[in-house]
Amino acid sequence: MITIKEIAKQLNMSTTTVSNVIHGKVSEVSDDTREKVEEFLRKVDYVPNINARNLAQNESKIIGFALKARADKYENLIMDPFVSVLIGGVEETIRKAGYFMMLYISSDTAEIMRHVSTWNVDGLILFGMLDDDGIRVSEKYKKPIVCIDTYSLEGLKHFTNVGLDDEQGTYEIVNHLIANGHRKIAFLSDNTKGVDLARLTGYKKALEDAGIKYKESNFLKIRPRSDEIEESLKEICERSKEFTAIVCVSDLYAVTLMAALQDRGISVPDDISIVGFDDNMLGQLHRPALTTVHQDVKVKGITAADTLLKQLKGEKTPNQIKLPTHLVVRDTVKDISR
Amino acid sequence: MITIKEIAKQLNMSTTTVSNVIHGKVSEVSDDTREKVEEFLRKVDYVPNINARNLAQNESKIIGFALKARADKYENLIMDPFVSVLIGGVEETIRKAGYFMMLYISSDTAEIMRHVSTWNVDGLILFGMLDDDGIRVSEKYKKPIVCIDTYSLEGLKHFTNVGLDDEQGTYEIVNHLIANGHRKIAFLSDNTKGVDLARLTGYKKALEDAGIKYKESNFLKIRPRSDEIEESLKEICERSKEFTAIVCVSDLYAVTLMAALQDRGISVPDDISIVGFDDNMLGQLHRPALTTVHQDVKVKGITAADTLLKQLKGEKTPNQIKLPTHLVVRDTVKDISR
DNA sequence: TTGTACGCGTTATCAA
DNA sequence: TTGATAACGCGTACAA
Repeated sequence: MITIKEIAKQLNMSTTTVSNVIHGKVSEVSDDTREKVEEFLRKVDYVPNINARNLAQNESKIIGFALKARADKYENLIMDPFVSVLIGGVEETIRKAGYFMMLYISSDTAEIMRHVSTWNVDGLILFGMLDDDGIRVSEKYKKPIVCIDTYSLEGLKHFTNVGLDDEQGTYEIVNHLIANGHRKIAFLSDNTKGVDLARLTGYKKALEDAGIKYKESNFLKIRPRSDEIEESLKEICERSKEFTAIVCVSDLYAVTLMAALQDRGISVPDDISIVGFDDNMLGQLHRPALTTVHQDVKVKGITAADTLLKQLKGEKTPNQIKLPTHLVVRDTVKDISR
Repeated sequence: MITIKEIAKQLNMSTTTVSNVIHGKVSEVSDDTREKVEEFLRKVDYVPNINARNLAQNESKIIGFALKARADKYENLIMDPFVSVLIGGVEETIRKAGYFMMLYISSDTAEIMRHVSTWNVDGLILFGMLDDDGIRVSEKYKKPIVCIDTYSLEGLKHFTNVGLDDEQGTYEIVNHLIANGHRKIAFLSDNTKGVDLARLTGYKKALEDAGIKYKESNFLKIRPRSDEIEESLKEICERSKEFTAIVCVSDLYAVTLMAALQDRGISVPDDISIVGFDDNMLGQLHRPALTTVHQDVKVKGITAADTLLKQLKGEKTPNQIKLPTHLVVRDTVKDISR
């Protein structure tokens, strides 16, 4: 692991000169010495010591990516293709910009904050934060923050959010169900906060606009903990005959539910129609293929990282970015209008 | 961002004393001053500057996790639940041990090496390296390395490998097919190196032990690039009538293939039996549920990280760890023996 | 028990 | 065009 100092010594010049060549400050150096240094550098393949560089410049070239997992959903989080695609998009963008990604998964906001300030990462991408979590982090941590899928009006004063028009997404797909003659439509989710709330709101709005009354009993709550999910699915399947269609808050749940239904001899879409949200491989590979709301998760990751990089360069960015969704009609909705 | 120097100044003592308290070197400090410092530390919640610490100690507390993706499989890699579960296992273990994970995905070994030596990470976990890739990295990089799923006898002199008894896995599942009366059994994969080769070998061995001759034409090659996969699947589906069963090298391919078959009116398992390898959510959620070889990917990640951590502590570890597999019989194999 | 002073590898300032 | 030298924040050997 050769250092600048050592190179300077062997070449009989000062560290300044070597450093200047390394950083392409050509104007400061004569062609002659420049070539000499460059040749030497190639020979020994010098790698800068990032710690020293960061210490001197008071920056880290690290972007932190913290995923907060609800304790009861950790397993689900990490298995969901959504997450890996998101990581992929973020990582690729960060890497190509010459930054590095430090990944951190935790269900404890305090732990995430400690991690972040230990490494003084240059910027932060947050996923899975609920409302004020993001604010708490941003109050403590004074550098750029981009959140993904966080719903918080108050938060937008503190950080940029990259999200989706979730409400519009479910609004459209519920309208699609209604257009196919459905009126007894349930909504399945494991909570009613953040993204899930927005999707629920879109669902309610579509019902309302069609003159269908929303009842509490339309909400099917699934419990994701691995020791509860079977029981939970059983209850939901038993109640499925109350409805002609179920809107699932994610493709993961939609496919999970379809498997459970099929195991009980309930056929999709003949006995009941199912739709999801995300359009990931789970729904694409399922047969019948899942009718769902498409979102481009990779683009979401790229957008979040890009936005952060812009902020690091001092560019101004909007504090709210909503990516579009669109309906993908496949085979899990039956037309019962005639 | 308060520094030790500043704290010392405000407390009217030396940086050494403050530093000693921080590091719990109690014997060096009087109870009195210790308490004074500790109280002050809590008040200002001091966070050490990692760059300075690393520079001084020549360590980083970072463990690098580099995933190498074949250029034509990048998309597949990042979508495969296998990868996210692996990341989850590694991350959790690293975090709980007080280390940090720097994640790096690339299809270029040279780029990975540059990354690794720039950050002088304390240890390295490598996934997706083919044979001598790992050796090349280890020659350059003198700290502990743990590879995941790398097949290389030569490599084991240089690093620890955490893998699977892949050969045994396919051996068992092919025997299961044979026991169910199958003799015309194809093997589907996109390459014949590393893990895929081992699984292919187990498949061949099972055929051989049953007195079935292996022919080149039994190998179904799938091309994973998104612009080729459809064409590729079409060819495979057309050839499917030559066989009564297809052994897929992964659950991902098994489920992909089943969707393609079903789209062409070919029914699993009635017209053809399909088995996979991995036992991930894709196969579990599919109906009919996939008969496959189980491996515990999270444990794989945990084991890899644990092994590396042990090496960092100077403990001796075996240079080859093979995790067990077992057969999971579900619904995609038809008994045609009678 | 406490403090001084130096080294870690780099960048940046300023003088030669 | 080049070279000393300080500074970044921390850890530590050694002196007081």
